[in-house]
Amino acid sequence: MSTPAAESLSSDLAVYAARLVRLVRREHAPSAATRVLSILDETGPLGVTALAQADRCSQPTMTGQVNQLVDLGWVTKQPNPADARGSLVALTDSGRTELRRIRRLNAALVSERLARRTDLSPDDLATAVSVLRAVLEPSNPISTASTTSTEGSS
Amino acid sequence: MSTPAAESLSSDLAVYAARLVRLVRREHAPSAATRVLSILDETGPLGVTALAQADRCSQPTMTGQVNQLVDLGWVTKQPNPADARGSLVALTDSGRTELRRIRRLNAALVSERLARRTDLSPDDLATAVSVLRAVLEPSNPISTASTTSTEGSS
DNA sequence: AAATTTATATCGGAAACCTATGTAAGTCGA
DNA sequence: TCGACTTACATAGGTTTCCGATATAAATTT
Repeated sequence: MSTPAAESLSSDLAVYAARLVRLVRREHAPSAATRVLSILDETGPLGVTALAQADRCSQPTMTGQVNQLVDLGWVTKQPNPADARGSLVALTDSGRTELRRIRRLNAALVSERLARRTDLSPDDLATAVSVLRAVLEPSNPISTASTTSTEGSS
Repeated sequence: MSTPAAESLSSDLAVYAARLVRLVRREHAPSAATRVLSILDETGPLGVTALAQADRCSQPTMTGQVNQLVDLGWVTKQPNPADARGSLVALTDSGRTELRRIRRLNAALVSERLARRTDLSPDDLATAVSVLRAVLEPSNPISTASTTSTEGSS
């Protein structure tokens, strides 16, 4: 009824997201590091594997990313006191500063371009973010989710 | 009060877009080829440099992408009859089929996840797409328009 | 305590980019 | 018409970002 082109729209969301990522990357920030920093900012310290799942990349990839970020001084990697196998990756002040810098640039880029469109309100931006967030919601299978039954507790 | 967190939202748009791209890539489609195919589908045949600008990548990168797509049989590259320096890259039927396949997968992924959210309507999805499209609008500087070359003599 | 699972690291390699630079074809001014 | 740009594209060489396969060590299970 009101949504004859719903499938087309669903696909467009992914296509345009890809173009936005290229725009941002080219403009000011490599996306891989930013994704990791923002995940840590949202969730607090995580192990490497949990980070990889949150970013939907492989564990070796995340190991490499974390090492880079450690070298840059944006995160620390400490042994997890509760589990000697694991580590805990946490943002440093410097990392938080960097994340703030990227966010400012992101915001400038997006808001500047949106401002030229009088037909789109700030509420529409909020809606767009909600939609993206919904699609990414962790309640959806983060791929490789083998823990089917265990849920809810702790 | 209408937009206290506007800056935050603007930045989130980019961050979540990056995560969506990773989700899609991991799920079913490498994004680089998809971007090129969808640009050609929207604009019709283009030269390599024009394609690079539309995709906001460097010209050598696009040369490589196009070569790959030619090998896959998804596009053709023919000499431009109007300009012997240039070529014209065009979708093949096979390329259109592939694009349709990817779009179906994109759509399934997005709509399936959105469907679980009763608080988000199809209209909201349309709004999200509009916002992304607005940010990407070509009326905005497509970067690399660098031929200002104000350097040079006198 | 052996077998299994879990958390990371390492290795080797592929994909997707980039900058710098070369070449050939158009354009333009004197 | 001839040089001087400019434009379109290719190639070379390198970086970033990612992957699967595999090793190791700690926790867990049987």
